[in-house]
Amino acid sequence: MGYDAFGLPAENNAIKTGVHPRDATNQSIGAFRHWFHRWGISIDWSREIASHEPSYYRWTQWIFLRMFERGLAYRKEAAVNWCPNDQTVLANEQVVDGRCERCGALVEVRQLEQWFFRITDYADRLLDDLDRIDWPRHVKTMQRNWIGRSVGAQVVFRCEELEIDYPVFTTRPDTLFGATFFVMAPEHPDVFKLAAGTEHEHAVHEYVNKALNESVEERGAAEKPKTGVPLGRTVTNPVNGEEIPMFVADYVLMEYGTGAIMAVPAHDERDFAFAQVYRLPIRRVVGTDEELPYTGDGPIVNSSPLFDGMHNRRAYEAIVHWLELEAKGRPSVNYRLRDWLLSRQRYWGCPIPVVYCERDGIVPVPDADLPVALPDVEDFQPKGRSPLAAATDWVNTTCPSCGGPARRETDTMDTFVDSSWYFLRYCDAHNDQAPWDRQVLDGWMPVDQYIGGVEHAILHLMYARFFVKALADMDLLGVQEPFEALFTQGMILGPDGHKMSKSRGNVISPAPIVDRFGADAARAYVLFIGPPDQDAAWSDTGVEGVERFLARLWRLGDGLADGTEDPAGAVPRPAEQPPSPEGSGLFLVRKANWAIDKVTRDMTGRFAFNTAIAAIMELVNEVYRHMDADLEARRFATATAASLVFPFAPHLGTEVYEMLTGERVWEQPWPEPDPAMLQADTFQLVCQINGKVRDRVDAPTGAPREELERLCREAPNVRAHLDGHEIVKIIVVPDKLINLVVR
RNA sequence: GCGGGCGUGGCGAAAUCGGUAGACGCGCCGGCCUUAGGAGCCGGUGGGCCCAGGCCCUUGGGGGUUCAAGUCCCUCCGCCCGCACCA
Repeated sequence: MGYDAFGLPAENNAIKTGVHPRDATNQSIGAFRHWFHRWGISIDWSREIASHEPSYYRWTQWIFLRMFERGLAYRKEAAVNWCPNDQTVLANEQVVDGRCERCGALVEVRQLEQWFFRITDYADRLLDDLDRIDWPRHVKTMQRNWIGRSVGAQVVFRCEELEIDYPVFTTRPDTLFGATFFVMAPEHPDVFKLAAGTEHEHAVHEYVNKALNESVEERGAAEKPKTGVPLGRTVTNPVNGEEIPMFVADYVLMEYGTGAIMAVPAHDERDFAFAQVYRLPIRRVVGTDEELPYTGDGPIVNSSPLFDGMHNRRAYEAIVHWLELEAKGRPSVNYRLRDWLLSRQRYWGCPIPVVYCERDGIVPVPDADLPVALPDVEDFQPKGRSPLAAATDWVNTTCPSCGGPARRETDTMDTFVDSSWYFLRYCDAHNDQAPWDRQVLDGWMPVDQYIGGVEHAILHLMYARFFVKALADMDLLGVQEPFEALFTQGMILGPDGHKMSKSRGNVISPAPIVDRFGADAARAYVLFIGPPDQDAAWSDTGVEGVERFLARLWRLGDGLADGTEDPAGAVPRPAEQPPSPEGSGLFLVRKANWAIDKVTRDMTGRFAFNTAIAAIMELVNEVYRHMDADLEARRFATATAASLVFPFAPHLGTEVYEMLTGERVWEQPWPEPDPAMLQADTFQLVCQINGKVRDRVDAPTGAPREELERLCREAPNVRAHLDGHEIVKIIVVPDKLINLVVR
């Protein structure tokens, strides 16, 4: 068990109530412990950890320093996402539709110096290794889209007037001859320099200022009409020497590629839209008479005698090769993924272990001085800088390098840093010499089966993969992937089918549920409600049904144990397969063995807990329907149901099992089916004519084809349907069905 | 727009490899037990015919492959999720 304890919820609560986040967090942890115990959730408490404790975040800081040493943690000024409500910067991954993932406020863009993790160095490995892990396809797809690898070429366009080269990235070098203008992002550092002294200087300033003040949401709207202004300069198209006009336009993004593009309006929808607004020339270079813009394949036209007539896919290769020879371009790969912005201007997080020295600049805190403890402050209110800045005694320190005066970093880390390595700490939770012992880690890692909500698909699950790869490169661990297999479970929704929330008033809280139905019924119901990868609405009548089932099982056990059903029941005896059951008893023993097999396969193979529980219900129902069966068979079937139900309803499973057998179910091995009891000596032969079921007859298991045919032809309803028809073909599925094809 | 997923009774769902559609549970109907039943036990329950033996229809719509399709293929419709001016 572990608690991802740092973060905004505890801090915002502190701002509202004045309770220190540490106190509120520890209280919450106490409540979690209490409820885990009441629900009977059985886990290894000896490895309990919490990310807000110095014994944990000391090692978060230690890992940060290892990243820093290798240049994987660095500081840079960049256009970053700023949440005006939470008063902190956010990672790209935490901005959803232009809004703060946490509070929903419109995110602004600010130019700030911040700490980043160089996750982009790992883009290819994060992409490629997805093929090696057993994860749901949709999660892999989401990660692939997020990384957004594009293969293309970098091509240099030169502005002769200012003698500056502008490389651009394109995925379509085959359309280079169709470039009729050139566009730069408003954030491009050269925009003002280019416009200076031209007639457009004023307009460019106005346009750029307006663009920079737009929110992320406004700027990103896909259906927004294209806008831009000319820069009054030209660049030379390297493939044909043409001078094409330069523009600044907000549909070009500074963060992707080089912040400048070659525009090919005939073969790109965005460039086409822009060219229409500004009446710019549109020149087809691919295809024959398809409507423009045309983004498909076809022969190259209007380009150069070297390439005209060539299929554009081949021309792509040829043109890139030509660019390389001429030193005007080269193959290039671009990613949508950005570096992970990890600093936050908030209090309740892991302090970043560096100091700023006037003489030595950024100086890491030595390992021996870790942890850099989070100091207490009075005021948690965010003011655009970390509340830690107010702790002047803590901020002012000495430089570990020169001993001179220095200031501590006051930003804290994104909580996703804390959670990117907790599974490693579980392996060696109390190690106070190192984050973990490599030998111990090698024994446990990787995680065989990870379970979580799909909301982590690109946040936690990408960050944790990055951490493991970076740590593997430092030889600190021996695996490339943290989570071998992933299962994304659904959510229990409120009774109205909506996500539980206080504002909707549809929250089902655990206390009254456990009081009313018991922890066992509540747990078993949550698993019985449907497939675990699906969301499901809570229903009181549903849980009553499961409660009824558990009570039925309990009464069976009780009756057999107290002597009302079984006079010898007062003496518990181990659950054993009865040696030679007959009649109803044989039926029950077979049913019990069937249930063992079914439950085992459903649970382990595919997490189908709903059908596993249904199988135990069937077994219990059959015992009730066969009270005439001999006692041994009923005892065995009931004890088997108790041990199978134990993972879902541990308290009741334990009790029923112990009443009958005198043994503790968790000390017994998981039951195994007797293979001889998994198959009956007869089966119901399904008799089809032309694929329609016409009759069912009992047939001996393993009977030869000829005998099944005979039995089928003799079945009364089959005979009726065969009358006057000729059998042209007979399909036999052994021990299952027979299909007579007739004319 | 691109990518992924889903669509089965009144409801939650099952059908695991192309082989009996609707297991199990909820709800509903009936019976037993009971002073009583909001307890328990037993039975019924997709729709429509019916000579009571059966027959026809049915897995979002349409088409196809096959002896056989909820399952495979094509197509259309609807819903959900992710990404989205990424050059």
